[in-house]
Amino acid sequence: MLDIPSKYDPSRVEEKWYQYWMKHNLFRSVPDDREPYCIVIPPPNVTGVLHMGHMLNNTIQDVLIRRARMKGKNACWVPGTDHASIATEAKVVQKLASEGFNKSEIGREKFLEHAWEWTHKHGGIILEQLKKLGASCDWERTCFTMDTPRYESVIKVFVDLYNRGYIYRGVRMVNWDPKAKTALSDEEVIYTEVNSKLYHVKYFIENSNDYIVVATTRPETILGDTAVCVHPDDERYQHLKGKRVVVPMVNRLVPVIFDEYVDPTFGTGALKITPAHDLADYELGIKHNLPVIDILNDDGTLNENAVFFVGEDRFVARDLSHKKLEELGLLVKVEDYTNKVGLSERTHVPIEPRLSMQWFLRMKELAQPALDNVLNGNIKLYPSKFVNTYRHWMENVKDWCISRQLWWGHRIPAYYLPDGSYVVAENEQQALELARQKTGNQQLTLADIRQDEDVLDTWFSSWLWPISVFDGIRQPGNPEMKYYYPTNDLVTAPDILFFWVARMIIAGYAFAGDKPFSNVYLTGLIRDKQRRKMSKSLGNSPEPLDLIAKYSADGVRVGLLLCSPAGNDILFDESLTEQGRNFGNKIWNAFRLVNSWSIDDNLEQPAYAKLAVEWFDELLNKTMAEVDEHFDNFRISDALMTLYKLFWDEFSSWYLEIIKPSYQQPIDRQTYEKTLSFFDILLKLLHPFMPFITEELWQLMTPRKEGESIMTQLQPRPRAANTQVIADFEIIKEAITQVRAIRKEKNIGTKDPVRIYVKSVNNTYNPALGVVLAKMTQAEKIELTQTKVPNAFAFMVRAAEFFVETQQKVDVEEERKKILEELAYTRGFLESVMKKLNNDRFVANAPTQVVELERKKRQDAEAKIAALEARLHELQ
RNA sequence: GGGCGAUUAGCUCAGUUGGUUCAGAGCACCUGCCUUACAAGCAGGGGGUCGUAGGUUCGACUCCUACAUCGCCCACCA
Repeated sequence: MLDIPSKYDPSRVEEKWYQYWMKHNLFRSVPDDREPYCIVIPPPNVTGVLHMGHMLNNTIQDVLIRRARMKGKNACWVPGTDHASIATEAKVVQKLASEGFNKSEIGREKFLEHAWEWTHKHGGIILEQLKKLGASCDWERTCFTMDTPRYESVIKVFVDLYNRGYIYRGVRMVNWDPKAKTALSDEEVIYTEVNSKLYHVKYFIENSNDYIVVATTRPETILGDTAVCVHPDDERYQHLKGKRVVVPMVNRLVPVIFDEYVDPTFGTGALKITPAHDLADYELGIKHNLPVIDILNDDGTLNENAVFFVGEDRFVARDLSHKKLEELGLLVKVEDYTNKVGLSERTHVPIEPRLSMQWFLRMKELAQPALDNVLNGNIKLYPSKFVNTYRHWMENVKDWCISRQLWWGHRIPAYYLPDGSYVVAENEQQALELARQKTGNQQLTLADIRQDEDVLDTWFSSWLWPISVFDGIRQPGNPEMKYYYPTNDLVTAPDILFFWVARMIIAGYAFAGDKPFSNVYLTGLIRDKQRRKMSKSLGNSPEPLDLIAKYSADGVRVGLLLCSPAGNDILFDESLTEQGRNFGNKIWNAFRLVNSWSIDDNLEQPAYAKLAVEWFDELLNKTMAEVDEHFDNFRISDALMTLYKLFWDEFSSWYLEIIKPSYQQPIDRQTYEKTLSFFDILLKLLHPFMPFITEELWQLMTPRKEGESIMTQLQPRPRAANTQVIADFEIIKEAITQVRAIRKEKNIGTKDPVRIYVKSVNNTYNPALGVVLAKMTQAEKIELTQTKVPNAFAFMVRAAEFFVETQQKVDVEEERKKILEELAYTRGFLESVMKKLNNDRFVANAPTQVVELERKKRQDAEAKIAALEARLHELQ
């Protein structure tokens, strides 16, 4: 017998076993003849730190991986990090700024050196943090989206898509982030309602004292106006056909144009047109052949084209315009107004629609198989409600702006020739060859070609992730690809469904000829109890490692999983992790109990223990099947809760209490070994959720060989359970509860003697189980009876009637009252059953087993009523 | 503005092709217990006319319609 403290101390245990698993290479996966099970991690930002979202996400992945491993599959969890170009670049810029440098001063090469240094310094911190959580990744496979194989894969794909005609370059209105000074994709823009002003401004008509009033939220862009537009049918403005108006402040003459785009009911029905700074205006400008006056620099300040406020920030210019218009007497009024403004996802500044030369990827055709294979169920989304969202997006997919005006990332492999044309190639040498072919000039040297300054959108590397981690782009059909691809499950948050999930599916079909994964499990977002998003500024996000230190990794894992049905937001509360920790302690103490018993080989197995073993064996099988079913449907919370109740309620509160020998008495070998084997199975079932404590106890249970681990043991497979055994036992449990309630209610101590008599109708009560009833109720005797039992407290479980005879006098009136209540209830029940059975349409239309069930209910109810009536009679 | 989803106990959620008096679970709550595995515990208990109003059906938490409230996604209304 081991000496074990009554409180579980996880701190040393967790560190110890993680080291052990690593030392014995137990997370390693290489192709073999087993069935593979593979998850590729959503790569966290290389310089990021672990937050609660990662914790949830990776706990779920680890549960799936560990379970698959214990189901005999070759489980492979591929870890890695993402270079996160804009986020990382922003951090490096910030760091340099704090040292007094700025990006453009030090130049591209030097900047990248700093960025790599930063990456090497901070990269991998987050992976170390994942280890604290217990993540069983195959760390030898760790990838980075900018390491050589991944870099070459990205470039190869770009060149390939270009050669196939999917990539083009063009001037477009893009979402411009003036802080990061880069274009953003539509998905990186978050529209937010803001309180702003609507300025009503006079535009005088040329050579006239008449004017037209235009409403705008951005008066500073007046400086770039090239027209005023009204609806062609608008009665108010018919006289303006062919007229010109004077742009305020700059006094430029611009035409009045007519277009149905304008909503005559909004504002004054007149719209100012600034083609350079609004997408709709830009399109109208093209349609009506308007000039484009770009008044903004790339950092959001005004340039010379603006004439006024040159060098001022756009928001300063807005105020200055306001004042100027007022001075000029051109401002009619200013209204409060709520509108939606697009903010950069990364820098949170308002984006600026901006004309610029960018690279685009044609999406429509590429997206088709990705749409089809989700709609036909070849790829499943959990929860399935996301299929609709996915379809909506994919059916309306727009071309993807893939260039970013950043330095940290994959530099676009386009090379410009002296004549301004360009070639696309995987490297400089190839580019030079192509350039020579194209120009026919063999004298061209590397100095004559210049690579595009921009880098690719981060997601342009992430979308290849499930393929590139197996090097399937550079070496299609390599053995690893053949074995692991398509992978099985992807676990991620729904906010990157389009950024990432959809694009991975597209890439899968485009570059690997198959889906990247079969199932997508979308977790919820973690919020606090008040449903607020977790954020640093609110200070409502707990530090994950602190939580682990306080509640153990197992506790945190359980806490997160207990409250996270798929797709629902998680309202995180520290008390959940407390519940997880308590569960660990419960398991610990159950082990302590079993460990404390001494075994007597001469002892025969008591009848109650034999019955309990038989019952729990069946229950275990039934529950294992339920857990499997939950997993098949990605109901991880339910799977855990099922095991939680199995361990806590059924195993600890019932099974152990039944077989438990009296204080300091030995236990028989048969029961002891059966109990240990149950414990062994329970630990294996719980291991995916609580890897550390289960390993610790499994190792304590019996001496193990060096290198042996619970994580590589097979979970037993469920067999069909004998449900009769379980049902019989449920009746005994219910009876025990009732007797305890009587003891409590009547203040009958556990030492006070009671005798129990049972009248069983329709074999409801299995008399063999009387020994269990006796042990758990401390009853002197249990006896079957057919006659009346005077002076006893009575209750019924189904059609079995139990009489508890004690030394206390029974209050006849009280008993009568109870019986009358139960009679009324049962009669009501019978009535509802009879209503159905007497209904010909019910008997004719309902399925036969439903009708049969009703007949059985009627039988039981009638038996019960008869018993109650008899009892009532006896009391008189 | 368009689309999707939700509304069940104080809280977070289950409720599986309409059929056990089926209204459930966990937590929280109430009562009694430091009973020699565990007070991070044990035993017992209370709690909801399933958002509202109609409809279909022998039968509705479950299907249909409208309304209310909330959430998410998409969209160039200045």
